[in-house]
Amino acid sequence: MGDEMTRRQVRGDLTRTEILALLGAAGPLGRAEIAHRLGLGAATVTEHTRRLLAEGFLRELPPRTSGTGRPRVPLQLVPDAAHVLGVRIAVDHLAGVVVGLDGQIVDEFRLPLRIADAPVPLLVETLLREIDARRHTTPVRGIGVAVPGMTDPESGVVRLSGIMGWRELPLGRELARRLPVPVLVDNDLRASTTAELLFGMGRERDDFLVLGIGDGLGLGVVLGRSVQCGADGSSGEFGHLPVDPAGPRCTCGNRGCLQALAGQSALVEQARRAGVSGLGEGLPGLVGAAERGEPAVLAILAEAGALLGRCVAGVVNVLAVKAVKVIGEGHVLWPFLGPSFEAAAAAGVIEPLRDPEITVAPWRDIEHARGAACLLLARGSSELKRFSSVD
Amino acid sequence: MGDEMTRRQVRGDLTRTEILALLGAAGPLGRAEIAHRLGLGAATVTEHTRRLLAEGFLRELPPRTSGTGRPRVPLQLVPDAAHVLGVRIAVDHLAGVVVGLDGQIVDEFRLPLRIADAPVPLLVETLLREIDARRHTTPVRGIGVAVPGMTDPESGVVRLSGIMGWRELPLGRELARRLPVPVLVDNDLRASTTAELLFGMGRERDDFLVLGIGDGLGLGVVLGRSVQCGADGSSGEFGHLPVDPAGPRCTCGNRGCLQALAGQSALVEQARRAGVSGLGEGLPGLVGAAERGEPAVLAILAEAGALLGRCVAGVVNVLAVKAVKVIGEGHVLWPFLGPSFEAAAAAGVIEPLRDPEITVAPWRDIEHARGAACLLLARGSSELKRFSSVD
DNA sequence: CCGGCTTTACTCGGTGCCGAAGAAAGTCGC
DNA sequence: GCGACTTTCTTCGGCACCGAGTAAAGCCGG
Repeated sequence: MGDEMTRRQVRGDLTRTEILALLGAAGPLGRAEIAHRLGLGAATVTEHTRRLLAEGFLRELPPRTSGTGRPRVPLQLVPDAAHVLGVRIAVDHLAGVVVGLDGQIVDEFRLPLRIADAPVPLLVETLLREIDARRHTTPVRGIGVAVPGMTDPESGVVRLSGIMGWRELPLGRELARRLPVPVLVDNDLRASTTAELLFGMGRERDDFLVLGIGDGLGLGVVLGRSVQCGADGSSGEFGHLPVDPAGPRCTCGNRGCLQALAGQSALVEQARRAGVSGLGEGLPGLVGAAERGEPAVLAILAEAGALLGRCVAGVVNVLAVKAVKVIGEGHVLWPFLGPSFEAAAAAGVIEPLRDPEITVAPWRDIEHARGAACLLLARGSSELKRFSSVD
Repeated sequence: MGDEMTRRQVRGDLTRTEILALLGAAGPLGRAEIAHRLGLGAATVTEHTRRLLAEGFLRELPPRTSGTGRPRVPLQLVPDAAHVLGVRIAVDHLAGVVVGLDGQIVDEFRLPLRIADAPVPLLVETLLREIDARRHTTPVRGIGVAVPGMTDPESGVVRLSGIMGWRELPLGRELARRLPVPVLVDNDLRASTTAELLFGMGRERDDFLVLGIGDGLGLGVVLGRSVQCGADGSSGEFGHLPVDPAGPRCTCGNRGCLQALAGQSALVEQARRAGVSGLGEGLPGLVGAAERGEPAVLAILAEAGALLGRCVAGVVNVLAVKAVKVIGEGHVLWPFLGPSFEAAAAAGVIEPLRDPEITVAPWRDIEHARGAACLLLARGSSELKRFSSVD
């Protein structure tokens, strides 16, 4: 009961981060403008910016008069005042990025690497090498790790990752013990949801959903500007929404999970069974078939889109959230899923919430790595400050 | 953006209320025990209880030694230090209660009254009479109103109430203008969810769901000890979860809403169509038929239970909430809905969340009135203190 | 060019919360 | 019966946030 404590400890930092994120996204702003946009009091902004200036994360620009009144003093981000490394774990590779305070990617890498069997030593070795390589260019002050699977961000424990074959793996603790900078671990979709909160939809909205179409289906939930984690960080399991008790068996053991009906491999399987020829391997093959106008594939995708839309509409009805962002590998299917998704989502939502805003952005798996980096940024500047760069 | 302001203003009061609620539910406790149970710091409890003692809401009992250590000073609630009136609006009647600080009902009433056409004057007249009648016994310091329909608790506007035929009705403002005590208006299910947070499940859990089976189906969502309201207070529309696009038309205009498949009137209709004889009117008739062991009815109810269970499981998967409470008129159907509900809910939930705790409590519609009263209690003691009793 | 206006920024007092340190008030061992 | 130990409660300093009041710094109109 009462996580108020934790929340409060972190809140001040979060506010400073939001200031940094805002300046990163919207360019130099006066203090009054910051206060207005973030819904903070002017006094609060004065206080925080004082600290951020002292820490070197911000600089003041010459005053700029805007018509009448005292001129504002624009504050500008110093993006290179700190860099953070984010990695996304996948089955056969690691995707990594280095971002500045503004969340912009300044460097990226991709390493073919199967870490499932010995995650800790392989990650430690790799991360140390990457940190070291950047010692003189973009020194790293923190590391975020995005895991494909159910992960508790508080404890850093990977509860369950089917793809990686992990269960109750205390990744956060083990990495923190062996790396010279702070480490945060979270589920990949929630990491990207955090990025979205800081630098994406969160710019304009306090509440939104992030639908992740990847190996599985996930749903990130942001309510009141906070990313919901649920008990043990096990929220967001959208793929295992029970849809049809008579449906096909899912990897989780249940029958008729959403994922078993509209997940990527389910779609490929359906296409194959419908006798579609020339299906290459996996997702690209499916996209190819759809682009060729293969009617069976188009029908399958349209139906899957409608199903997804209905399920999202259900969540929208319950939580009264008006915006949804779609991310993940599967976004390449969106041209074919999208129309029926949007129709179903709009139709399935009660009238006052009608026409939820649905956004799809181009996506690379590097985005999850950026999300991982944003976990650090969301924890705030003081954490970054304490740990000076490695040398 | 940033409702932090509002949240903070209200938070202190909420904490005091939680202290009062805890003492109401668990009897006299020492300060250390309060701090522990509410997850607060000891300093905070000292501060708050000082105020509550000064305001007369609490009294100290003689110190009681418990083995070793300094004896604790138990603090006892003074339940009659303030009373709050709560009413639930229904189509053909008003249900009302007066509760003390501990949320216990000290008085109740039920008035046959159709207020749909002239809600403000009828409510004002009725409430003034009820306040006046209690002037010398249990003076009323605030009023909560529970509305069957989508209602924004912030503004007090009833967005949409199909049953009452209201739309964008600024009930809160109009009542506040005409009544001598503070008035809060909210959706009925959310009101009961608030009661549950203060005096029910919230005792042990920070996150839970409240499934309301009434005229419609609603879902109250509590995350991190706060009742989720969504944009414009329009959250919780569980009944309009789109389940079957080919299903029967719902009152909301869509097809195959959960409510159109498993709502009370849908169930009655299904039973009628199945040729069940001796169906009295509405709910009691259905219960009667089920109790007679009518196989068609039992099958219908079992299927509805399973459907409800699956839908709740979906929400549980997404939000990672482990406890569900079932309330509402429809609880009388629970003996027949329950088994399949529980099975479906357990089956539809991913393994780490397996076996969500499902609780059903006996229920009278007076509970919604109590929920309405709890809206006031949740807003805190200082609001009650400011407005002395009417005289 | 000097006071009024506007907008920006800062200061100050107040609230809610915390952790750490210290005071208080008992039991217990010797 | 006196110090040690334990538990409870309070005090204190500190952080995050706010609103209101004040200072600052430019424009503008007479």
